[in-house]
Amino acid sequence: MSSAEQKEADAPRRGRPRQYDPETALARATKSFWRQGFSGTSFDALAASTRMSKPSLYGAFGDKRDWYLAAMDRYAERSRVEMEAALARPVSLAKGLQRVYDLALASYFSDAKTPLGCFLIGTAASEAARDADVRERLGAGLAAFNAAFETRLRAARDAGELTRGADPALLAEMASAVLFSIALRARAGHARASLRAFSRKAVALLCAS
Amino acid sequence: MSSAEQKEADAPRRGRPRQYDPETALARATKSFWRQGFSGTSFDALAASTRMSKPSLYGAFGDKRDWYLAAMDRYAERSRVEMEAALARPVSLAKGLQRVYDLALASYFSDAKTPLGCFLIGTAASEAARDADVRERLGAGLAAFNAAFETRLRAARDAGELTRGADPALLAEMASAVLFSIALRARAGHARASLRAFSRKAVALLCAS
DNA sequence: CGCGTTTTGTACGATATGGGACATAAATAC
DNA sequence: GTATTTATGTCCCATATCGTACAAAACGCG
Repeated sequence: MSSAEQKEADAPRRGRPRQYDPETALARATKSFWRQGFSGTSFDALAASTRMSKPSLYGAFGDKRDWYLAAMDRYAERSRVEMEAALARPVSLAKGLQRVYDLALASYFSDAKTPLGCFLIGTAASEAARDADVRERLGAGLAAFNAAFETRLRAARDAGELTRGADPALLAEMASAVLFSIALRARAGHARASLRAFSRKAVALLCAS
Repeated sequence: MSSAEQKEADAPRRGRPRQYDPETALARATKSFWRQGFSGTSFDALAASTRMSKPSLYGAFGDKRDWYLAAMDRYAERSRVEMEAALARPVSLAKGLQRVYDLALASYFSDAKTPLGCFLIGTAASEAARDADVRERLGAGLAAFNAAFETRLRAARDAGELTRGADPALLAEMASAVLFSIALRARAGHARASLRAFSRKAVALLCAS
């Protein structure tokens, strides 16, 4: 590995050092987009939430759309990693699925004021129709969630956790559908307790195959 | 019924007659919102798509938000009616469910340019977080879809189309989840054929109980 | 036909928005 | 120290956006 590959180590760059941390700035921007959507979040609002000036915003990730795409990438990647960790064996299939749904619920209801649901589903869907890049990222994100389910379900079938005739691809799509439904209904104002109850019954149904 | 209750009959009102038809105007406005979302649709764009002047827009349904809420109501009501008709007996449960999903797919891919998915899921979700009226309407709309499924599933169990131990409430939530997943993934760019294939396998799974 | 009533078209105004120009500040390289 | 490089803060602009004021137009009524 060449010394140029050091990532986190602050290779002391020339010029005035930046006063913001890109990661926390992106996290704050994500929260703004999450609450108000892409079109509903002004560039000034972004500057306020990140506590950065507009020129700094441009220097960091680019214009408003660039920030949004970066927020999508960050959210999708973190969610995927979190999902795979929750599903990882030797935890049983049922327990793993329930952990995914519980983590999702914790995230969807993490805002004190209003349930926000899933960032991708709640905010990217409306932009997807007119922005091909958003559409691609949204499609890829949903597909990644599904792939995580399918990988685990395939392993479950091979390990005998499911019957030999179970269809991992179909079950994965059903598990994804349950996740998407919970994400959507959370943002639509449905009670957390009823969503949690649904997830429990759905897990039982999925694992009965 | 008093003579004041005549609805469609054009009781010749005083003053200059309006040049637009509220129903078609609302349909056109819905299409604009569907493509670009609420925040992404300007009031001028609404005037262009409806071919009405802004003062006429205000006179018809009110401001932009009022138009959007009216569009939501119209869409939810029409969808609910369409769903119930598709599920109505004596058509079998499996056939009824498949009809619902096929009608949904036809609607979601009705736009020539880009797949738009479900109007409620695709556009209302992003506004739901900051607008309580939108959130309530979205939640009620999703619940109405679920209720249509549940009513039919309950009848199916009582008629012996499902096993005696089947749980209509859970199956309805699963059927809803499948619908929502298709709506979302259509807008996310997933291929219509794969969504259709998913719906077929999901129907078989749901009816196997 | 005038009269009130309602709709329509044009034009306008206050504000918000996305984006950038510019000079200044803070670091490194020489 | 001086030059160079990079980030910051303030100010500004062109445009878009929402909403409205106003007068002209098109109808029923007496």
